[in-house]
Amino acid sequence: MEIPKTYDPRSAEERWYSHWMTKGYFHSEPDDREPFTVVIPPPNVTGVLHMGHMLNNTIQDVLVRKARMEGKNACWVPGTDHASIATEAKVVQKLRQEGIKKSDLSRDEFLKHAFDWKEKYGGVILQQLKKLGASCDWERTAFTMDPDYSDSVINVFIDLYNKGKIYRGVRMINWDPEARTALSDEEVIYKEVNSKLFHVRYKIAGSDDQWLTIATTRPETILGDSAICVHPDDPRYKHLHGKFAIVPIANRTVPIITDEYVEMEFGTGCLKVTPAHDVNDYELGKKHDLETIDIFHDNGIVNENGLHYAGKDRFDVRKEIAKELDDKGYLVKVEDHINKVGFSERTDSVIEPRLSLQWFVSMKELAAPALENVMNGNIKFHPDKYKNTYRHWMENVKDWCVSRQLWWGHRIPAYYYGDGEFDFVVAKSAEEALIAAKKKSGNNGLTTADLRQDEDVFDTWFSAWLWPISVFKGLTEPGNAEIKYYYPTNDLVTAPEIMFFWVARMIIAGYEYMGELPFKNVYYTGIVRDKLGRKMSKSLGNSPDPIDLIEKYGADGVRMGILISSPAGNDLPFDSSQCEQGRNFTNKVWNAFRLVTGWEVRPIEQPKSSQKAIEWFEARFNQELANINELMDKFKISEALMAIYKLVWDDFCAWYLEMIKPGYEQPIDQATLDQTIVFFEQLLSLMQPFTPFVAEEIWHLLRERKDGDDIIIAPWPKVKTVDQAVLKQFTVAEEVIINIRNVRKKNNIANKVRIDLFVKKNAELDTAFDSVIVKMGNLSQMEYTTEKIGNANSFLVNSNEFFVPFGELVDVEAEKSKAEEELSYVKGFLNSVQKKLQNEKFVAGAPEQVLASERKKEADALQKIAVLEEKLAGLN
RNA sequence: GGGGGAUUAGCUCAGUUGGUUCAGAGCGCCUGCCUUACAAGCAGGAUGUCGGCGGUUCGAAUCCGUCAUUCCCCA
Repeated sequence: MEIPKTYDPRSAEERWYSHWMTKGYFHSEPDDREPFTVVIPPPNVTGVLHMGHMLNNTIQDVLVRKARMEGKNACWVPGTDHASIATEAKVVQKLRQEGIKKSDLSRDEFLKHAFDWKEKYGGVILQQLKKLGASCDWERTAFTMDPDYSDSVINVFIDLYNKGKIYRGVRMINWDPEARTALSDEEVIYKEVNSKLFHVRYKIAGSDDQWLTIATTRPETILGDSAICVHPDDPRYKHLHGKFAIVPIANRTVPIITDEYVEMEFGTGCLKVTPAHDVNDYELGKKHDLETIDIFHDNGIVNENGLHYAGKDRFDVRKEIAKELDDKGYLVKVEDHINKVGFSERTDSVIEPRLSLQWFVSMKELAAPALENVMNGNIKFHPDKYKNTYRHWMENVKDWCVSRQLWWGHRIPAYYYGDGEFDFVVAKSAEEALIAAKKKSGNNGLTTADLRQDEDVFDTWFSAWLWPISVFKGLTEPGNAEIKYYYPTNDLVTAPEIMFFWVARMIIAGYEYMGELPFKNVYYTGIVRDKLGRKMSKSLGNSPDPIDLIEKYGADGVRMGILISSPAGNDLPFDSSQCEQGRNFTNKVWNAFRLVTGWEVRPIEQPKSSQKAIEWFEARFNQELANINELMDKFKISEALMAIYKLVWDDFCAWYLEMIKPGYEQPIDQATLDQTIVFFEQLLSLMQPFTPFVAEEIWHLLRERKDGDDIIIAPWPKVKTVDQAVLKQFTVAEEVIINIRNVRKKNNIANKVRIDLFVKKNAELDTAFDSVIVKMGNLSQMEYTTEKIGNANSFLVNSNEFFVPFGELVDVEAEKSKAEEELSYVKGFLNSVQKKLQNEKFVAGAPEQVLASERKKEADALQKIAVLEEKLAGLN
């Protein structure tokens, strides 16, 4: 049977994924094994796979697959998030294309469209994850709007309300005038934009011609001014303290107040205060008890407070009012100015700070255990530098505005029965609400028809924060077998961008509702960037389609490509050449398999060199295995992968297989082949979490397997004692072999030409690997001598001289300069060592161990110098 | 404006508690090879003021200060 020269991932990937599914390897049920639980960061239900998901989910899959091999009961729960704003925006857009306006639909009609959309496009992303090889327990696929999940969300809100953690309040919020919804701070993107700074003068009340000049980027908000503020220490304005100014156009008289908040250097040092339309002004307004004048409707159109501008758009008004100010002599000057403006993450329209009645969760107390348990290490962050960022945020945590003016999501279970500020109740259903409302109002005549449920839904994160609990029904069926078994989960893999949106809040919910941490480790991935360092995004169009990449390089290749250079928390500058490297690796392994499987076994004696090779690889494998385990424990996943890559490619393929490889058309002995296959299997085991498909494929081709003998559930190798002596011996042999290759190269001696090697032993030299040297160097003989060999290329390993005689072709000058170069290096080295040893302070201060090592270095160097000098003398 | 990182080879990154001439890996690059597993390969090779300056120390990529550059978060 002819085995193809290159590995073809396609058929193997489909075949093995469906095999794993059929066997139920991904499915988990509680049993007596140790659980290993990971919950997926649920992607948006209508999303498609992008490179960020690839990175994130590959890492999770590696962790889960390794845990499975370690004999743990691995459970990776997949699912999707309803993503209220993003999904609603998509549905609105789609309806608009069909000529349907959201405002023409009832809530129920709109939700029907939304669910249709979800049915059609929802879960595409989960199908794509299967192509990547994600070993999720698909039977557990969850959705944040599943009936049971929704119950948890509503229950939690009611519970928090009953605990007094929920309040309804007027707050300055980020208003998206296009989507007509409040946004959380995190949904606002600040961008630098070129704008104008308008200098406008206000007349001092009671004066004839006394003015003060303010600078503003938003002259239209003049109509909402309720004060002028200056710095109390600003000498320019001391005479105005306690006076009043007249707002241009509006002709209102407002106080001139002082506050240290004002930056004297900025603009004119005079600040107009518009509490209704600026966060900082709002704070000032509260502090100084100022009037709040709202001049906008919720869509950004000026309202009746805007006098003759009522009914006009905010940006038009800005231009028109600037003109009116100018015409009336109020506009002093206009400067170009760069300032930061908030934009809506979803609609990209300019955010309008706005006072609005919203629902809030009071966070301070809830956050306390979440802060403590990260800082004390109960929950570990990888890399742990994120603890600082986390602490800073949690110590200054702000109350959480959880209401959104949308329909797609969990509707807020608040019912109003009157027009008063507190004429509402919070309840699970209209029926329960009615009972509560009767009680609260004292009006027993109320009927359900008198109740109006709040129109708003919850912030998406108000459901996502329950994810690790609610996927196991921990809130609706408290104490059930699954939540007891799987919670707390083990590792969470996510992006640092959502540390506050999500991670922090899951931790809060964990302590509040389970009394325990939701996960033990948080691994923060970096941001996937393109070659130019730009974040990969759909809008930039710089993100490759992951599915195309998988088609091109194979899932294993892509998995490797994405992991090979992505240390935790560092950005991943992605380049498809990395996938090429991954694909090349799978092909390398494939060819190693081709080699091993092509040998014919005969009852021949095992060569000494093969014996030594096996001894060495055994030691080498275990040495690296210990290293890999350590790296994995520290979540240094890309380093672990690199170690495996080198172990397979360099140690196994380039060294081991070459050492045991029989000559052309020569047979191999049984013992060597058997051991080689065992080594191969162990390597495949290490590869399995990273490149599961090629590992499974070769696993089954290497030998006949019984049903169920699959590498996905094979045990992770155990570390055995490492024979350090063998490793040390091999290092010497390796150096000799590399030197021989150099001699061949310099003299153009073909590899197939056999050569002689003479060794003059000047120092300790282990001969254990001589048979390997003979084989790898393709030597006709290796002979020990006490004499120098003339007319030969020579090199030095640990002060021992090696000679490769080769006719008359030896370049004496080259040999000389090589020896001189080496001599001068060793002398320099000796010098530095002796300088240290002569330094009394060093001898007094350095620990004994360091001293001993310095003395040994000195002795070695002295011996080497003697050999080199003798050699040079011989050449002259 | 406030807070937190980062700066080591052309690129992406390692570098434990200061101690081998310690400056490393992968990729890329250069040279030579289609050597019967693999050219998606083999063999060999080069590359650095460890961002600058100052300090502590017998000794600093590592500790301290400062400046510069840069990224992130918050306002």
